[in-house]
Amino acid sequence: MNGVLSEIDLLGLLDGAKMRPTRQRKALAEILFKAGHRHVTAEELHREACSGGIRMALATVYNTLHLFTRAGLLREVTVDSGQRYFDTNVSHHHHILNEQTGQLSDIGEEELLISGLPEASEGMEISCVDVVVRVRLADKEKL
Amino acid sequence: MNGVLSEIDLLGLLDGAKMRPTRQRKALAEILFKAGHRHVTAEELHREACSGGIRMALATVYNTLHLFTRAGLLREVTVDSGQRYFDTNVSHHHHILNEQTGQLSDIGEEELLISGLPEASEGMEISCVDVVVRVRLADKEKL
DNA sequence: GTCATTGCAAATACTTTGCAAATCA
DNA sequence: TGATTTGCAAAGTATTTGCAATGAC
Repeated sequence: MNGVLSEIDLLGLLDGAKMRPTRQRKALAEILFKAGHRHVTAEELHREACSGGIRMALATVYNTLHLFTRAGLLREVTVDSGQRYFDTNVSHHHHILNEQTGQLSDIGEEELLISGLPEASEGMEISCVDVVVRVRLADKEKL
Repeated sequence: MNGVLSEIDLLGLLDGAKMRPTRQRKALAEILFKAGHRHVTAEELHREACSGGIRMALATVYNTLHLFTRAGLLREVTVDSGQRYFDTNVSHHHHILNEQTGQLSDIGEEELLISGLPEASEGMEISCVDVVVRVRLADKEKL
C-alpha cells in the first residue's frame, strides 16, 4: 500500500528520532506521514488532530513540529511572512505556491536548472538555494 | 551625488503616490530612499527613525511601509516566516540571505537563468519566480 | 520510584485595525 | 468648516517559553 505506514513504522520513526512515543506524537506522526508528502501549518495540523478526536494544545503541535524538524523528519519551508509551513518531503526541492489558497506543491530539485549563481563571499558558503514559483488565477480580463 | 535625493525629490515621491507629505512620511522616505537600495524590517526602520530624533509609533512605520508598497515604491520580500522585509529595489530580482545576520542583498534578475520551470496548470498563471540563496559562515571544522 | 521529558497555560513577538485628532481645500 | 486622511493605542494573530504534571524505564 503506497505511502501507508503501519503502527510499527510510526514507533520506529519516533524511536529513531529518540522521542518518546506519546499519544500526541503518535497521532501527529500518523497524520503527517501516513499518506505521501504533505505541507502543513501548525493550525491545519491541529485542526486535523482535533477532528480525529485527539485533544491537544496548539502549542504542543508547534513543539512537536519543531522536534520533528530538528530530527530531520520535517523541513520548514519559507513562502509566507505570516505563517510557517512544514514539509514532509525533506529532500532538497523547490515549491509552487498558489497565492490565493496558500496551497503548496513540490518541484523536484532535478527539474530546475539554475545557472549564474554568485560565488559565496569569502568565508561564507551557500547552505541552500530555494525557488518559489508563485501562481494565481489567470486574469481572464487581460486586454 | 550618487543616490542622494533632495527635499524636492522626496516631496515629488510622496506627491506622485498621492500621499500627504507628513513629517513621519518624509522622515521615513528620506531614510529609505536617500542612499541607494535598502532592505529593511519595520523594527529596524523604526529604530533608525527614533535614533534620528523622529518620534513615531511602530504601527505608523508598518502603515507607511504598506502604503509605500501599494504605491509601488517598495516591494515586500519573503525570506523569513517571522518577519516582513521591504526592499527599495522594486524591479524584479532575487536575493541572497545571510542566515546568521538576516542581512539581505540583491541578485539581478538577469544574472540567474532558470530552466525547466513547470507550466502553470489550467486557468493559472505564474505571477513571479523568487530565488533565495541562503548563505552562512563556512564551516572551518569540516572533516 | 525516579527523574528526564512532556504538554500546555501564559507570555512574547509581530502585525493590523479602529477611531480620535489633525490636515487640507 | 467639513470631508478626508493620518497616527497611534489597543486588539488580533502566530509562535515560544517555563514549569507542573507525566510516564518510560
